[in-house]
Amino acid sequence: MKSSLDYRFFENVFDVVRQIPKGKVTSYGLIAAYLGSKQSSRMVGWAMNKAHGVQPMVPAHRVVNRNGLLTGKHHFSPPEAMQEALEKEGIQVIDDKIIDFETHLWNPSETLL
DNA sequence: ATCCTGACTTGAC
DNA sequence: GGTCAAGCCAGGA
Repeated sequence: MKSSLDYRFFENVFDVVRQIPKGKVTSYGLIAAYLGSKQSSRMVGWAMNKAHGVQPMVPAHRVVNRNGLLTGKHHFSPPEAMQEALEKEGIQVIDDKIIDFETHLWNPSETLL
């Protein structure tokens, strides 16, 4: 039986992502940095992969890479859903990239501390 | 136990 | 300023 402690990494990631305010976005690196290892940004994205079908639903569409590019949109179903969700929250997305990314950027290290 | 993969990031050329 | 390669942690085969 895998306890929460065994998946604390994923739970941490999910928890942070779920705390992302509507209309805001963040990057894998920031989440990873908040967890303690900015180098493990890959783990964050990988956790998102497992977040597919997890409840409560994880707003993975609010998580993009540090360039504000919707790198993970291809993992959505359909991929366009990610961009639509962002636009629905008031975020402009052109060519799979977020406009004014820094403006919508939400830093967990500064908000959650 | 070993090797490979993965929704990233940063540094170097 | 764009492209290539290396680093990183954790899980699956």
